[in-house]
Amino acid sequence: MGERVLPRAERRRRTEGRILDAARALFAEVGYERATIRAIARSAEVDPALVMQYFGSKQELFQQSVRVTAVDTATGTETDADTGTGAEDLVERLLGTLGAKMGEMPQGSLAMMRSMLTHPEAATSARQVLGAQIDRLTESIHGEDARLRAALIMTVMVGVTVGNQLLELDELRGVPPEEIARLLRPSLRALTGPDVS
Amino acid sequence: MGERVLPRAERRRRTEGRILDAARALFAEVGYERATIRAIARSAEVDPALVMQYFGSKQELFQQSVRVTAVDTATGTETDADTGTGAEDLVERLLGTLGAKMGEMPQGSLAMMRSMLTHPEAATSARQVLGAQIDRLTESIHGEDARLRAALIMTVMVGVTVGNQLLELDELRGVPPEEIARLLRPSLRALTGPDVS
DNA sequence: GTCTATAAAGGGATAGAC
DNA sequence: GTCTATCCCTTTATAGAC
Repeated sequence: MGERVLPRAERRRRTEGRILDAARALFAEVGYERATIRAIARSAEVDPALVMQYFGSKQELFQQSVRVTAVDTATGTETDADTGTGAEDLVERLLGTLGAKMGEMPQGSLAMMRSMLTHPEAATSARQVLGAQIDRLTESIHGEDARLRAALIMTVMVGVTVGNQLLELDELRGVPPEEIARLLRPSLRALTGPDVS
Repeated sequence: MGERVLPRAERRRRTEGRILDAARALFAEVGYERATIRAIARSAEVDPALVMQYFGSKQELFQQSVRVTAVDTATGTETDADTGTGAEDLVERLLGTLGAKMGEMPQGSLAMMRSMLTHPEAATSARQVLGAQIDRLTESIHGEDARLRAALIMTVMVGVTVGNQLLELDELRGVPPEEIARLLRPSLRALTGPDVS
């Protein structure tokens, strides 16, 4: 038992990863209620009991599935470095994430959004993520209704993502992300107000 | 049996109405999956079996609950008369429905929207209603991307309604509808493009 | 016509065999 | 540690009593 191709810890880690991937995909596709442990296990090619053994409950599995995404949604794209914090910069970053979203938005985010209207935990998570984004935006918007404007900007983003990724409106299918970003930019700029940087 | 306070047909009609009201309210609150026939019957103070007797299935009950709303959502507010069809007029009408939504948006619409991400039938219904609205808007928008712009306008409206009515974001709670309309107007105008009427 | 009783199905969770 | 078998609950839907 000295040398082993896959140490048990490593093997377990990979199995967990497969389960989480399958869970994210199914949660994102049909939402919390309709995604069953059995179906997730089948998709991950493991035994349903194993899923329970690893994650304890369906609710726990769901939280694990969307957790990682919560943070990287909050940071926008993958680059949360020291880019500018001006309103224009933030708008561009949001439009950028939209671009990323079109192709392959992180499935954890989609899983959370898919269930946010019908699953209380998902709603709480969505409010937290959006709240964090609104906080950021508020700081970079000057003027009277900064926080309200920031909130409206995020609701616009939610609306476009819902229409595009979740409702899959025909009118938005196959439209290049840059095109949507181009049309949306003036609308978001109007909400940030005059940028006095 | 000549004269009766409530003819049986009338009594049945009222009972059906009570059931539909209760169904709309519960569907709007918790979505299709979590709204059970039992809970709806309890709320309407009737026997669960009666609900099945009247509507045949849960799916049928849901469709009946959201049907009426589908049309009056399509017409905007209650006034679908011969008001103008210019882009500006339509934007104002949309902003007006937003105002109405804040206070008491038709519960049938909320029921449909609550479930549109997780219930296939609700999704289909939502796409139809939004598609009809997009058609209207497209006619009044001139220029290259008329249909795409119209679709984005509707997604913005969806986003605001979701954030406000369904997700109930703190930042939007208690904000007067006119205020939201005022801040949103320039964004929507930006999407309609220059109005050459 | 209205309700009681129950059927039928599905899913989350668990105990124990291997 | 992994899987088999099963428990137990909830829900929709139906059949038949009153």
